[in-house]
Amino acid sequence: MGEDREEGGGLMPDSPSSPRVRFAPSPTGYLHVGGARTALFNWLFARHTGGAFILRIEDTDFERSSEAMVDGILESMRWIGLDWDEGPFFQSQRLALYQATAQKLVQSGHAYYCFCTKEELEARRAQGTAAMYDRRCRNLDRAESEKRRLDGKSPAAIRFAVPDGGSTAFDDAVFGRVEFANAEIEDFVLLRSDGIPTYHLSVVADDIDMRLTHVIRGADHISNTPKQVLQYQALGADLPVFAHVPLILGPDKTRLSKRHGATSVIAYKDLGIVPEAFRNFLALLGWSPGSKQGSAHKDREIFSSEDLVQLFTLDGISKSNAVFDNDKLAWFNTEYIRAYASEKLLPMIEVEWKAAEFQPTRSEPEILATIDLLKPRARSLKDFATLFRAYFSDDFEYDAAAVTKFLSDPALPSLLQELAHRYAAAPEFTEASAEQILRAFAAEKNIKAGALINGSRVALTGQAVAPSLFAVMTALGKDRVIQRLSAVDKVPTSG
RNA sequence: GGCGCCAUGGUGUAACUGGUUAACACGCCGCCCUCUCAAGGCGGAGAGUUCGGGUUCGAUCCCCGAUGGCGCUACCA
Repeated sequence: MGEDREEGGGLMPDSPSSPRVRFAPSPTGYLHVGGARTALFNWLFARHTGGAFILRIEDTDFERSSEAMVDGILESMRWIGLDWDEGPFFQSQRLALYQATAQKLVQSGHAYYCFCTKEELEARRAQGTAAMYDRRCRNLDRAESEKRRLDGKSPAAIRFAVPDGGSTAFDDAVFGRVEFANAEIEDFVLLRSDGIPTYHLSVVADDIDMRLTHVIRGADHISNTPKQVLQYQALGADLPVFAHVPLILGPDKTRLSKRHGATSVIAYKDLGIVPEAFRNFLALLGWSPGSKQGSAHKDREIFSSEDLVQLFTLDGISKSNAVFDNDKLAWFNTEYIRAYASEKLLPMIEVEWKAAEFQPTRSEPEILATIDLLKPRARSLKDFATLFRAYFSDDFEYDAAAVTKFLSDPALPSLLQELAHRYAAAPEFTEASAEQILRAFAAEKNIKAGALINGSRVALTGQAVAPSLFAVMTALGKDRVIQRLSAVDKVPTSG
């Protein structure tokens, strides 16, 4: 049956027993979907358990990190609705901690100074078959080492002294017990010769300092984990629970990259994806509520943020990599757009309008009603600024293919203009009356109502695809319908 | 190459500690509806669980091996 869930709110936010997790992106690029999913899982875990979610920026690679990327990452996180309880902390401002930690390790004999230069190491690697560091500086005697360090001629890095024999293991919450022979682990660099820590040192120093209880991160870190475990042991610190999350791959099952199209979170925002759809989709990539709670959630796919928080547990995380499927994301998007109230959709649509430099000329009640009419067939928020422009202003274009398909009959324009006169003369203009007038007109002229309907649709909306014509007519309003039908002869025909 | 991890239809997942006609969703195909396109309703194709050995009365599930994929293999994170 698995372990019981904590009752929500049962723990004080910062009680000693409450979990502490973190998301630790490196600002060397935009937040990509894999990172977003890792952040999401950490956040869900924290919210589910009543723990703390900490944001830490790992910017110790000064060449590749930038402030703009930090802003982008924060923006992306806010977009998918992830808030953090502590931070953001910047590793670039915590250098003293790492240096002190490295010193501590040297003093306790778990680390040593290394005077080999990067160039020397590369040269040795190039010629030898042994890829690992040969430990030559580990064997320097203490006095010699001190002397070389103090003369300052050869800047020294600090390396971890990996134990000679035995193995290092940890119990992963997702993968179970994972074990590595120490002989396979290199004497890795903790502190670079310029005093900047490597990732291996800074994660451990920070994770201990920030009292993290769980480390939830990508499975690409499994191989790094023994290096970290060794440091915890050398430092006499308790191990956090490691939970490695399988990777997200592109459709060709290789690691997701630019080749696969959009890879940054913001790119999906720009594609007109609504954040909740994206979050829902991401949550189900590598995790599922399973059926351990009976069958209640087994066949469900749509989960609100609250649902996810309530349902999320580490044992729902799967072990195998997942392929990112744009079609499924698109489906989530349509589901969410359809389900949203138009009042909720409007601000998101306004963003699209602004980006497209489009100005609606309708009143707000009209706009809201029209959104309700259109949202069942929207695939993206973008549609409101492209396909659906004709509903919100006269600033739209006629789709050439639609014109060719439904408006190419030379008899049509004059018929539609005549129809416009009928509407103008009619005492009322409702969905029912509009339909009745059109059908009567078609019967009178002995033509198919469908021809008139399809032609009208293109004349009114510029598109071949739209909701039911008479709903469109009432949404547009009598005046606009008459005006556009009357102007049908001015619709540009292609060729 | 070495080390580690993973393996259920095209995709994401489900299948309580071995016993199911292997389920759901996306996608795909067809039909219905119909004024277009979606949606919706109905139906369908698609995996005998990568392959081969075991263990067992019985294996998607346990063990071994093979194959494939992915990850790590930096004074990047």
